[in-house]
Amino acid sequence: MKIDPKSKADLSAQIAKAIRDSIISGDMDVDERLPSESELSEQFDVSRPTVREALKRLAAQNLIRTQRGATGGAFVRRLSYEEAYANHITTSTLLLSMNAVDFETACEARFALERACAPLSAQRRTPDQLATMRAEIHRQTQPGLSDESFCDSDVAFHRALVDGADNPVLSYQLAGAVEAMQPLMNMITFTQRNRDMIVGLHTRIADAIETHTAELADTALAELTSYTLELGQQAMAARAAKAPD
Amino acid sequence: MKIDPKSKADLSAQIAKAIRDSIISGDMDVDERLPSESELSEQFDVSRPTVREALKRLAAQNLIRTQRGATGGAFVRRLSYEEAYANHITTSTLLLSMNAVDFETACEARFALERACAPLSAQRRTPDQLATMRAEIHRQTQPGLSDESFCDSDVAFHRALVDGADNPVLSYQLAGAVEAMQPLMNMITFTQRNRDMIVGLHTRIADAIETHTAELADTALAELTSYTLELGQQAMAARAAKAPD
DNA sequence: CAATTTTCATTTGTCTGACATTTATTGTTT
DNA sequence: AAACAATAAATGTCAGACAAATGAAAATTG
Repeated sequence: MKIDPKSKADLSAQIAKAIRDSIISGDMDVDERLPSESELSEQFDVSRPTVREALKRLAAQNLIRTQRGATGGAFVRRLSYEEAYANHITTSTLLLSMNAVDFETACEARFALERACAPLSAQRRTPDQLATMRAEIHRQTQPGLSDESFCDSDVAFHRALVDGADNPVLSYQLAGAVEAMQPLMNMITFTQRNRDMIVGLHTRIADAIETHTAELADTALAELTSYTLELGQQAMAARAAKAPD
Repeated sequence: MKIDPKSKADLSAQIAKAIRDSIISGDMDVDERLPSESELSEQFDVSRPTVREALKRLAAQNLIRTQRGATGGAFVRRLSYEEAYANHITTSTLLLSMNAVDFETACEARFALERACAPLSAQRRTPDQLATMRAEIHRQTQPGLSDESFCDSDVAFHRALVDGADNPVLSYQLAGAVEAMQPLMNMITFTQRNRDMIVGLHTRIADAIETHTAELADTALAELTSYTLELGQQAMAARAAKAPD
């Protein structure tokens, strides 16, 4: 592990990269202990604060954890599914908002991916997941439900659908598309008629998932896609009319 | 922006969280300048090294960039698609390898998602993307190609397919599944017969994409799914026989 | 001898203060 | 007016210190 003195990057960034590479390459095993901060500062020939900055960078990426005390130190961390999942959603959301992805694009991606899950979900869904879907549908019919809560419930419904596929890789990738769309969905105002329509489609999806008929789920999802797209375009149009740039 | 003195977490972690929240919430705009390190250390009532550790955490997450000099400082950074994309792949790969996702699960997810893209790609692919697919197919027929290069080309082919859908959100989410599978694919030894079979299926996919016939692309992808699964299971079996645990 | 307590060494967490480096601005000189 | 030099502000780096946590070894005690 050596660093390039010619590089103009920060020392802490270079050191972080060197250590990161040796973790990612599999050179270091999970729970293996890194040299202590003092040892690292000797090895890289920098001061301890610089080493610490490098380690904090790695900690921010969940690549290491640190522990105080005699047998403490920095340890290679097993990347937990839950953390990666949460991070993925944050990043996806940021990416959508900062780069101004339009509603159509996000919506299209979301439903395309969900339709990929539906057949698997129809095969494998547990009674539990089905019950969750039913419960969320019921929640969506509650009078006086705010638009935001309606959206929350919508996401919960679709997450149950996706999780029904019983494939963590799918759930992970889908989460980025489904959850990241929530801010965009929140710009829609749902009338009672809109909600009835959506609840109807959700019910058809749940029915199809219950009876293991992938085709019905797919057609209902297709209809939901175009309906959501429609609602989104209306919302965008209303927004544009109100605040023209 | 205040921090909780009761929390037992590191100060730098708390401070990073506080700043991160105000960036993610949209409280701060892109390219807006954060207070200087000295100002932050006063605001949070900690020392400058502690503030710096917090800032390095944020820098590691690509949330800020720093600039030296008189008008320098830390600025909120626009999360670039390319960076997020690269990070997403790294994380997905790590997640797969560290959490030992089995070949079947990863493979199923990958092809389910690709099949979701195929109809869109059949509609929208550019001549360029089609040419890329053809070129990669040609590369896959080259004699003497290493297994690793074959896998590389395979990924490039499928990336072109996915990009053909012309939906960055899809491309982003797909990348996590397609590229992260490469280490698993690399464990397969491809015989000439295997390669012929795969090239044949790739050709059928490219033909379908060229003639805008989504159905044919779907059936070819379905066949490729089961064939890949088969190859994977063989490879895993061979591996298990050689090095029994 | 066994169990408990104390001491101790190690390691991360934090602070203070300093100097180096970069860079836009301001002032000076030609 | 243009070129150059001084200045100030900000990040980058360093050195050294102390605090706090923590496991292990040593000492004490029943």
